[in-house]
Formats: sequence, C-alpha cells, structure tokens
Amino acid sequence: MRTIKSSPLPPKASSSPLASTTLSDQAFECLRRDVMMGHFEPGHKLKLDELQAHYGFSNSPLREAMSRLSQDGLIRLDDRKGFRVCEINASDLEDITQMRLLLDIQALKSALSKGDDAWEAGIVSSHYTLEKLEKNMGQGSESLGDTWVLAHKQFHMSILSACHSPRLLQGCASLFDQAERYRQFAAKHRQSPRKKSNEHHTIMQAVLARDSALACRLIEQHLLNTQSHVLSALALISNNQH
Amino acid sequence: MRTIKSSPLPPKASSSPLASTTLSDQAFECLRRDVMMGHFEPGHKLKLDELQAHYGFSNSPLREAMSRLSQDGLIRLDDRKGFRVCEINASDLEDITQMRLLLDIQALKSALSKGDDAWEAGIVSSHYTLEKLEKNMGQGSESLGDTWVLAHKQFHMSILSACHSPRLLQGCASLFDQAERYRQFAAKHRQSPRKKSNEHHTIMQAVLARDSALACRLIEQHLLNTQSHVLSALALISNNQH
DNA sequence: AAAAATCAATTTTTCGCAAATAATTGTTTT
DNA sequence: AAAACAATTATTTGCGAAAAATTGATTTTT
Repeated sequence: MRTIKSSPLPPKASSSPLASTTLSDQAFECLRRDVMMGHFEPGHKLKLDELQAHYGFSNSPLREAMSRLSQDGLIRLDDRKGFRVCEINASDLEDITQMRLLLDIQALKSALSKGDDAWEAGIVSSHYTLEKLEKNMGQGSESLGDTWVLAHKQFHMSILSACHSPRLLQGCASLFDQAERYRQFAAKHRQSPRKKSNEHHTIMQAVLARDSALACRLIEQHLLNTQSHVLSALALISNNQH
Repeated sequence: MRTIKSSPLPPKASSSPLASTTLSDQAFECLRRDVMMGHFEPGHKLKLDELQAHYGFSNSPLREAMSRLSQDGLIRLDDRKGFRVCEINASDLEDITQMRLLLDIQALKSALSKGDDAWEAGIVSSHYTLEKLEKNMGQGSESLGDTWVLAHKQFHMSILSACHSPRLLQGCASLFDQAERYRQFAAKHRQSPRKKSNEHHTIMQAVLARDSALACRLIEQHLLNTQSHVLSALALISNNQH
C-alpha cells in the first residue's frame, strides 16, 4: 500500500521558490520531507521507477539523494537490495528519545545562556505561528498537517537556535525529524482525537524567563510525553494486527 | 599539492577481503579512510577525474560515496561547485571536542554499567594491540601510522561498545574520525616527536575497575589534552605561514 | 501426491558513458 | 584598468547496459 500524498510530479518543491538548487538537492529535500511526514509507510521499498514517476526526478539525482538520506537515519540501504524506509519499533524510539534528552537539553542550556533579543523574538514569532495553525486544525486539507509539522519543528529549533554548536544543532534537527516520523505514524493510526495541551506555551514562558532548570524539566517532560504517547499507539497497533 | 599515500589503484580496499560489497560502499570506505587519515589536504578539491584515476572507481560510485560522506562532516558539497575536504580551524575543533565530551562520556557511563566479561576481554585485547604497535613506532613504513589510527579507534570504541544505543555509538565513531583528521594534521606539521604517555593504560585500568567517576575524568582529560595539543599545532602553523 | 530443490525468466539495482549545463579562466576590447 | 566575452574545465544529469536478486515454474525425490 503506497501512500504518497504530496509533491505532484515535476521538480516543484513546495517550499523552495528558487529553482537554482541542484536536482539532487531538490530530490533530497522532497524525500526527507515525505519520509518525515509519514507519506511513506515505514518499511516501504523505495523503487527507483516509482520515485521517478512520482517526483519527476531521474535516476542519478534520486540515487544521490537517497545515498545522503541513508546516512541520516530515515532510510536504509541494504547491499544490492535497494533502499527502503526505516522500520519503526519501540526500542528504536526509545533510543531516539534518549539521544534527544541528551542533545536537546544540552543545546537548550547553551541557548539560554547565549540568546539575545532577536532570538527571543524568533521564538515568540514561531510560537505564534504554531498556535494559530493549531486553532485552525482539523478543518483544512490534509496538507495542513504538513505545515503544522514544519511550524512545530520551526518552534523547537528557534529555541535551540542560539546554541553556537553547529553539530549539536544539526543533531537535534536530525533527531527531531526521526521522532516526527514516529509521531506522524501514531497520529495516523489513532482513533481518539489529538489531545490539546499548552506544553509549548509553558516551555516558551520558561525559556523567555531564562529559567534554565524549569525549561529543561519541561523539555524533558515534553520529550517523554511524546515518547509514551507514541509507544502506546505502537502497542495498540501491534495488538490489533494480532 | 596532492598527498595520497594509500590505495594503489584498483578496487582493492586494504581492510576488506570480501569483494561482495558494492562499489559505492568500497569507494565510501576508501574515501572515508583517506580523508580521516589526512591523505588529502584539508581544503582539497575532490575532482572526479583525479579520484577516478587514483581509486579506479568510476563516476557514479564515487559520486554516491561522496554524497554519503558529505552528511558525515568529513567532506563538503558546494552547490554546483563539487566536493571538497572540509577545512579545519580552531573553533571547529572545539565544537568537535565539546560534542565528544557530551557523547563519549554518556556512552562510557552506559558501557560501564552494562559491559560483561567479553567486553572486558575486548578492551584488553585492543589495548594490547595498540601498545605493541606504539612500541614499534617510528621504525616502520608510513602505513604504520594508518594501522595505529585503526588500532587507536578500535581501542576507544571497544570501551564504548557495551553501550546499547546505536545512535550514541555511531555519533562517537563519527566524531572520532573527525577528531582524528585534526590529530593527523597536527602530527604531520609537527617538529617535536610524539610525546609518549600512558593515558590509554590508565583509562583501561579505571574502566576495568568499573570506577565510573575516575574513568569519566580520565576520558575528559584525554579528549581535552588532544584538543589543546592540536590547537597549539594549529596556532604554530598559522604563525609560520604569516 | 506433497515437499523440496533446481532452474529459468522477470524485475531491480548498479554502474559506466556521454551530453548538457554551469563555472572558471584567460583574452580582448572599450 | 575595467568590463564584457569567449574558450576551457568541471559538475551535473539522463540513459542504457550489465550484474544481481526475486519470483515463479518445473522437475525430482521422499
């Protein structure tokens, strides 16, 4: 069962108005986005022909994009057996969460000590966008989920953005994408509607108040909540399929 | 000035007797090794023709290998300007070291609490190999440096190997490679001979004794020592070139 | 007759080559 | 001397061929 909802056909990346980038880059972004958004089922085989037909990119750029992606924990490359989207399971999610606890909290501490006024403004801005999007939730089209994911990532990364370490930031971003895939999967296979919470607002308040201890505690809880939420969804599904 | 010392010509990876792997994989390993070992100058442009001539791999496998490598912090990909080996500078090294302090120590704690007898045996074994290699240092050929690098990495990773988190382990390994590149660079541009130290032995003792606090402190010192050593070498060079 | 194994055919991945597109270098002209 | 232009160089990308794996079928054996 294939589930590709986005990206019509031609090299037309939705969020990249400039076409001056490489085709490989565009393919990379499209694929990363679609895998993260859960537009592909977890174990799905990524056949070259199908991707060519769906994206409009040709052999070489797609292959390069997937090669890059395979180093990022989203898709896997079996020797001589092609590419496939990484499978998901409980222990892998726990690994992701543990890493996030380590990296995100470190990045948060660094950001809190180094952030300036522009940084604070960025946080307020992205939070505003996120909240507004959540208010209109449920009515719009299916692509609204995509914009929420982007806004959600933007909010979290804006908080960490004042951290000076490029590697730490990239690690956090990469882990966010991997976790987001799990969240999307749980959201898709869930009957009860999304439970509203104002965790993001509370986090923002603590961050703006530069209350490091509180902010760290809240982020930690946020990550653990997400994990347990997805874990229970995973358990439900494996039960249903039995 | 090109400085490629290894890998004669054909697809003959030195440490991979099985030729059943993909050409892309072989190219990936060769390139990673050669960049890590410092066989390429830091800013060096990686032209397809040159690499084809030196390794014997053709266009496509090389391109895929470099695409993968570019996600790993060793080589860089400028849009439409090809690939080049990442440049080195003091602040980047500091970033690497900070990340290593974060990840390695976490992995060490985890390993210390989970390691079994086989784990201990692995540490003793790799340390023995490393020490033996260091005794014969300075007499052998130039490829002896390469084997030392491998043994050195093997020793450090054998300590961490009991850590259960795949992501943490991979992160430590990746950072090790990046740091190793700096170490190689410092070693190459250094007049005073390598100063002997028994840090590795001390670390091993603390690890085998499961003294977590001591082991963490020693690893921390080890990483910081390496950093300051390379930093002073970097400073010397930038002075000389002025 | 059923199960296992060998073999053939199709599908898919991998790789090399060449054309097209972009960037760089050197030259000429204003 | 500066700017525009032309020629060379290099990267990017599409395509086809070869190698490998998967699938399905036929045969053999129990």
